[in-house]
Amino acid sequence: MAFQDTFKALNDPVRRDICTMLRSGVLSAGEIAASFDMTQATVSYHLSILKKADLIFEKKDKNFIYYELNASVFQELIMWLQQFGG
Amino acid sequence: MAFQDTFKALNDPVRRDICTMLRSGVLSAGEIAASFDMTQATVSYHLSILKKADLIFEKKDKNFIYYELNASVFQELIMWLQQFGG
DNA sequence: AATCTATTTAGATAAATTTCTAAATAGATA
DNA sequence: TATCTATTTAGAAATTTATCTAAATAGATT
Repeated sequence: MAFQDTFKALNDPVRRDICTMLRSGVLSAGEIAASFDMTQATVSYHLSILKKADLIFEKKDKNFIYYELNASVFQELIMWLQQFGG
Repeated sequence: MAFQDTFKALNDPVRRDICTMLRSGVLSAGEIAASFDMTQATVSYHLSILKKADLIFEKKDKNFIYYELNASVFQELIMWLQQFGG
């Protein structure tokens, strides 16, 4: 696995906050965007970075897009980090 | 703990490679720089980012500066990530 | 004291990132 | 089919980052 995208994705407080929000369950793009003081377009950009890193994935339903955490990629990252502090 | 500096530090392949090198033990700035195809000044810049993130620390001896991994900060990062994939 | 060695700091530049506004897409509903 | 709703995409501007060259620092050696 290549971690370039993973670290890039987590290297932003907005994107880490999005991950924190998604711990409690699935949310739509609009619900996520409502939590931030920035445009929906900007939040959409952040979601695309997280998605590209495989840290989240989407499910479409009606004309909503729901986002969900991808725990296994966090798990892979944790395993990689364990070589330094495990 | 604030992870802004931590993720920033790990969001670069050169800095991740430096961490990998340091797994095997302490190395001087010059020894680290010799492994990369860039100037010593640039490697020094990368070391400063890792140091600011507390991922490495330095020990001076004669006119050498030796760098060492700080395992406990990697450990804190791992613990933080476990909320998403643990 | 003068010089050598190891390393960092300063200043500049090119590239990448974050954010905005405006426009596009696409499915749902009237 | 026309329009409404949810979301993304495009293009532009401001900021941050990675890199270089040149200069500075500071301890060691002659």
